This record gives sequence, structure tokens and C-alpha cells, in this order.
Amino acid sequence: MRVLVVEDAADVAEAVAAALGRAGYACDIAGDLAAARDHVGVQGYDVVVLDINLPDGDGRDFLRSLRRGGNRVPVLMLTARIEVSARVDALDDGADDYLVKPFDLRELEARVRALTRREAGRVEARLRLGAIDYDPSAQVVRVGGKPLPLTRREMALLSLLMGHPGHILSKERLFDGLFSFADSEVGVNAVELYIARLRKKLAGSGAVIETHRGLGYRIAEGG
Amino acid sequence: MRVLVVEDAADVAEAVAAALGRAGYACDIAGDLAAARDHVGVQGYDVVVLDINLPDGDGRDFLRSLRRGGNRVPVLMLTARIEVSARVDALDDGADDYLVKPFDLRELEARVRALTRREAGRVEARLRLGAIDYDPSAQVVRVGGKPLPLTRREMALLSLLMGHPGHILSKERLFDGLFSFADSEVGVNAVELYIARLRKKLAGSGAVIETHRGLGYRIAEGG
DNA sequence: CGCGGCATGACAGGTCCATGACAGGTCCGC
DNA sequence: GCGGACCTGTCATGGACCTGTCATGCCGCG
Repeated sequence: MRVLVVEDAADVAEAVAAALGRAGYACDIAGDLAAARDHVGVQGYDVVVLDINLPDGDGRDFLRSLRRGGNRVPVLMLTARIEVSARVDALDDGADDYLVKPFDLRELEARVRALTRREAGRVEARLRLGAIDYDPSAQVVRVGGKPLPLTRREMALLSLLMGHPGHILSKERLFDGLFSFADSEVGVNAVELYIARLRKKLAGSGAVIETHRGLGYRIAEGG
Repeated sequence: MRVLVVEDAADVAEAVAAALGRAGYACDIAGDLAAARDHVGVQGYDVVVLDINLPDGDGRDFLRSLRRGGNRVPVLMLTARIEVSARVDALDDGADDYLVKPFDLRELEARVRALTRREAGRVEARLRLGAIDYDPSAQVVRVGGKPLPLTRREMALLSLLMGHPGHILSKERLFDGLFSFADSEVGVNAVELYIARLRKKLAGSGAVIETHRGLGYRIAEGG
């Protein structure tokens, strides 16, 4: 899962990216609208966290231009407390949710999670497959009720796979969901590595990660 | 647990902060509404103790603007005896409890404790896990019935962990609950230190503090 | 049987964490 | 106020674990 954070206050942006990073999201940061446009043009995102006040314009303009361009990526607006009326506008302009600054990082995390969930058409917070039970909010994976220790990357990879059960996800797609621009020098081989590690840990879980040569990977039931 | 004390009489504010500090709360003090707004903007609180008469406005206005902004932090209002009618208003405005000045510090402490407990959805005053029995009001921890001497910080940390059983609490979250702005220069490493000390004292208590690399800590039974 | 894509063990570097030793401060009794 | 016990937080060191690269060998498909 990949998130773009558009926020000019560097400390806030970093804090948000760090929190989402802990939650397994790959985060890019854009400090102004120009950078945001560049990012969105090059990379697909699962969620955009968008501040309203930016040095080179209004976040709502960016949002409107996104929507006009047909981009339906879920957008979470950040509004200052004073901008009460702006919130309504934001929703009218196509934002999917908003959060009033200052906000609690846990709440932001929860809302981003809700947006990605809604996008996937799910209502249930937990994901299940075979004996695997994955709780994104608690960052816990259980196999047959027993917690399975996974590292952050392993968890992120599992989350991507389980979020599209039965679908084949290309290696590039997985790569984009796992690594942000900040991890620029990472090789594509890293995905294969984590697939291997995840397979080892998921042995005997009632689910397998199938390889589809030249296409990608797919998680499915069956031991 | 973190508390914001909004009160312009410095001596009262200090007394309140000292009392709550002894009880293991990390306390910040705001002398007026402007300072209170700044604090709430930067830091999440578990409880706000709010005086009505402040040099730059009415505490109830602050409370209303908090609620309008979606902030549901439990608020304990402090009212002078004369402001009888104001109390009703306060509750209408979204306060969770009120206390008439002058008040006994122990009563304030008890009410703050009640608010944090209610927030956590607990009814029972005591917390238990394994052989650990923690009584916040008495500030006593027993292991298998035998009192276990803990320092203030150790107790505060245990309280945070036991207040969210099964959940992983990030180091930053624990840090925010342990230290107030007055302890500004404290390093994040201090949390690790107290985790180590607490672990040592809790050895053989039927509970363990697990480390979740990059995520935080979690208390659980077993061990 | 040859090739490209994939799997996987081994390794190096880095990050995060654990913990002992120490110094300053606080609190308390005297 | 004085001394000592204890609490507090810093630092530094060592260790555990995570991460990604490399190299080697496998597999499947032509």
C-alpha cells in the first residue's frame, strides 16, 4: 500500500510518514503542489493525505484537478480548525474524508486504513485466508489463533497479497507497494526475497503463494 | 497518561500538577486559552482539567471549540462555587465532569482517574494480568498478593501497558504518556530504560513485556 | 538443452534494542 | 541544613534482529 503525504510542514510530514511507515505503508512526501503533481503523475497511490494550506496553492485546487483528470484515488484532507466551512467544500470537491488539525496520529492511521479498506470494497477490518487471520489495525497475524511473528516488510507484503485474494499481483506492483522513493536503490529482487521468507513462515498455514511465471504472485488457499 | 491543566492561578496549577504527577500522570500546564490551544494542537491528552475563568476568555468557549473540532478528550471542569448555573452549561457543552472550587486534591485525583478509566471502557478500578494486581487509586502493585515496590515512573509505565492489554504501544506513545513538556530534554532512550527496569522487577509475575521491533512494546501473560 | 525468470542460502551493513555503570537531583530523617 | 538513600536519566557498549545484495542453482518453457 502506497501513500502520498502532501504537507509543507516538514516535521508534521515526517511524523505522519513515520507513523504510516510503522503501519506498513510505503510513504512519499511532497512539500508543495508542484511536487505532489509530479508524484501523482509518476506513481499510483492507494491514498493521498492532503493538506489544504500549501506554499504554492490550495490543496482543494489540486484535488479538483485530480478529479477532473479522472483520478479517483481516496483523498484524506487535513484542515485547520478555523477552516470549518472549508471542510464541507473539501467533501464537495471530492475528498473522501477529512481530519482537523491538530490530529492524533493513531486517528490518522485509522482513517487511512478505513479508506484503503473501503477502496477494496471490504467492510470487515480483518482479513482471513485458510488459517491465516490478519488484523491490520493491531499489526498482528495469527495462524490458527496463534500469533505469527512477521517483520514490517513481511507484514506489508502479506497485506498486499491478502488484500487481493485470488488476483495475481505483478512483481512491480508489489514493489511499488512495499518501497517508497526514499528506498530508491532497492533492487526488484527484494520482492522475491520477501516472497521466499513469507512462504517459509506461512508453511502449514493453509495458504500458499503461487508463482505465475512472468506475471507475478497470487495467494490462495490450499496447503 | 497525559493531562493538561488549564488554570491561570499558578499556585493552584502547580499544586494540581504536582498531585497528578505523584499519581503517575505526565502534566502540562497552560495559563490561558491561547496556551491551551497550542498544547492541544501539538499533543494528545487523556484528560483536560479546565478552569472556567481564564484571563483571555471563558473555558467553556474553549471546550465548545474543542468539541466542534471533533476532539472528544475527557474534560474535567473547575467551577467556582458562585457559578452554579455554569456547571449545568459546562456539562451541556460537553464536559465530562466538574469540580467545585475549592476542592480537595485527592478528590481531583480520583475524578481524573475515573475519567481515564471510563475512557478505557473499564468499570473495575483494578487492573490484573497474570499474577499482577495493580490498584491505580492506591498506587500499589501486588504480585501474587505481595506488594511490589515500584517507583513513580515504573508505575506509570506499567499503568500504560496494562491499560491496553494485548495492544502494542509505540515508544513515542509511551514517551508521551510518561513525560511532560517540562521534561523536554529527556531522550527517547529513557523508555527503553524503564522497560528494562520494569522487566527485571516483574520477573516471575506471570506477565512479560514483549518487544516488537520497530513497533513498540506489549504486555501479555506468560513467561 | 539453453535461456530467462525465479528460489534460496549466505553474508554484510545497518538499525533498533538491552543493559551495566555513572552522575546529578530529590526527598527524607535527623 | 546536612547526609544518605533512592530515584532519574545519560552514555556507551554489546547484541539481536531486520534488510537487501550477491551468487549459485533450480525450474519451466521453448
